[in-house]
Amino acid sequence: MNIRQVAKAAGVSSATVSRVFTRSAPVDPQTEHRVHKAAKQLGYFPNTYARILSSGKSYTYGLIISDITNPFFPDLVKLFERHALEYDYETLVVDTDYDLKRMEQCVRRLLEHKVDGVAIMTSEMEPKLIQILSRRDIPLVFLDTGKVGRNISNITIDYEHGIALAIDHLLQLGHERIALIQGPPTLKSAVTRRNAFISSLKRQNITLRREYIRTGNHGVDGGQAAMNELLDLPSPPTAVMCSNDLTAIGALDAAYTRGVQVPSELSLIGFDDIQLSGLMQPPLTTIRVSRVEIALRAFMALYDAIPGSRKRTANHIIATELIARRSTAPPPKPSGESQSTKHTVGVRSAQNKN
Amino acid sequence: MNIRQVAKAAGVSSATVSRVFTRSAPVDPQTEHRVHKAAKQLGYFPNTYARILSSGKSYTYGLIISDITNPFFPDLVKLFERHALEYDYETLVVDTDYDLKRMEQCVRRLLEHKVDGVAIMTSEMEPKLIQILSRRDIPLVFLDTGKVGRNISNITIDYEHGIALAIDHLLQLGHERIALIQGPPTLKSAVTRRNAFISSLKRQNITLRREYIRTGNHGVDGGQAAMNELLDLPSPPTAVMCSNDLTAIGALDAAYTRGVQVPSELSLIGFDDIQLSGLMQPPLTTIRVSRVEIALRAFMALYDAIPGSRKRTANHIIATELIARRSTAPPPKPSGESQSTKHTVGVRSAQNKN
DNA sequence: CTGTTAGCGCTTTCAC
DNA sequence: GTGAAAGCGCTAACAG
Repeated sequence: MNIRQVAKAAGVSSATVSRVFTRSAPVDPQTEHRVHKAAKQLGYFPNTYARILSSGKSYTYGLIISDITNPFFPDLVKLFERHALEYDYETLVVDTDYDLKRMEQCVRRLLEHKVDGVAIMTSEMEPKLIQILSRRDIPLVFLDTGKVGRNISNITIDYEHGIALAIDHLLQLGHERIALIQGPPTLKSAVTRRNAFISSLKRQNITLRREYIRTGNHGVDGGQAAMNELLDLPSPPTAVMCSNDLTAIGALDAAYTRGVQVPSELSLIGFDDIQLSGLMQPPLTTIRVSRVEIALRAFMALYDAIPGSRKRTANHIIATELIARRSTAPPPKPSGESQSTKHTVGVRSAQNKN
Repeated sequence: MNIRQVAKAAGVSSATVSRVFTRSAPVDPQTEHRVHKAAKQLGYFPNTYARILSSGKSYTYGLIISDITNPFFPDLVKLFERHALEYDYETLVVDTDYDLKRMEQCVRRLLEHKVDGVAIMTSEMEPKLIQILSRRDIPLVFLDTGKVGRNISNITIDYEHGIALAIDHLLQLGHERIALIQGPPTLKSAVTRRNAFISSLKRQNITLRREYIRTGNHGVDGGQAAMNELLDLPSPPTAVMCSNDLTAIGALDAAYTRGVQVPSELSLIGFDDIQLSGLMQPPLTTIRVSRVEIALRAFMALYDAIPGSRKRTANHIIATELIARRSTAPPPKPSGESQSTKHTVGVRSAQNKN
């Protein structure tokens, strides 16, 4: 079943059939109708590959993520694909597995598929590969790691604001011994969060102890390990800000395992607001970064881009918001011993449903 | 950059270059080397679409899932893709969103992409669509919902065994008041589990009360609702078997919300062993069905299939195993009074590490 | 082992 | 508004 058979059946040329299906040129309503009828009758639909081959446009976007198994991504993928489908684009999703070597293969695959644009949603990144893409005038959009330029848009998450929100929340609850489990120092986004944490504390005149900054890996195991280190401290923190939710989940697990009650003895706050977080016991207080927004911006950045141009290239800022659930509460009352605390905040406002 | 330029640069014909890249026919090592050199120098790689168009094979498999956002699937997708990539196949993943109407569009998309085979991993299914696929001699493999036949393989999960394992576990702990939160009665796999539950109990001479069977939706909310119904019963169960892990997570949440301690007052057991389950508090006891195995069998079923033939078509059985974690424990000691008081159990034995 | 050649099914000038 | 015809880049006989 091909375009010519339809053409014959409708008594027109294949060019006309093509025009009908691609809407690339006006066609007489009469003939259009005949074509549609013939097509339906024959059960015809265009061959994607032939179409791509001859048009030179693949109508597909590459979507590079770290790992579909990381709960941050499925949402994003699904949302992105939804937009793409709406505009008749396909999405080719590739996992880097957090590995820059594999990223190279990914880019290669995308190139083979002649993608019309690439959204790079990983937190790690390889400048060399960007060049490869960029040199071919393929529109690019980064999550957080790119610089706006020719063909390149970027989506910036307002980490600073998010972290400030979190710290304020903790401060209002009365915490002073606040620790951080940071992400891998190799990730720009993790460093940004770390810096925001430090400056937030400074701004509020809270002294930050060196030993209160630990390093995780943005995974559950890293959170567990770091939390254990924190709990081993002679004077452990009463609240811990985690670089992402997975880290917080690991921290929660470590606390639980050691019999430390969250939130009555220890407050925990995450970042991202993955679905899972709301299901933990207790549900995690976290900073939400809207995947809905990211997906939309990312798609639109590609769709609006004009290949080989600096026009229509932009930096988009994604807001962050505090989702107060039940993993945060006022710090435990001082037990009379040395570590005296000042604030006494009785109301566990964050425990209210919201 | 195309095959001809490489051919020219290497001083051979395009057919030879093609042979080198597809390994479709032996080529003199000398010339092969020259071709590779030329290709590398020119930065050449084959155009997927041209290749597909002329060969008539797309080297892509369709993978139909319900929802990438359901934690059961990302694993499966990733594993399947890994195998596919290894054999130089692409995977086109499509979500039905549990909707048979959308499934039709999915199949259409797969058809447009001329997939060489389709793995249907959804629990719902639409016979009409199967026909469409099957009539075109596209090899198919189902998870649990198919009948082996021409072009059709099936993967059967040994639910009976899994459920029996779960029930035995509960029985050994001393439970007698065992309830079930079943999945949607429209899903074959849910019904199978329900039946297995009933017959397991019968085999062990445990009386099953009618009100102990509740219906969820294989999602968290359904689990919550059903658990609440169960807890409202005058004589609530001491253990609940859930049709899948998401249901169990909902049940856990409901229990927690109402102050019912798991596992000291209530044992919960899930099904699937999604990653999340190990991270809950307490970590969920569950029946694991190996996604690793499913992905491998599914891919191989397609890869080994001979289009248009009944040969190499098979039913594969996937074993299930009990993963005993900490959401199950002996039932609370009867407190002497009939129904009136809630059980008072001091020791949270299951909280010990194991 | 290698070259020649005819398409794969569609889009896209370029005429009319 | 429509048709003719030239490819898009590759594969697959078929010769040699």
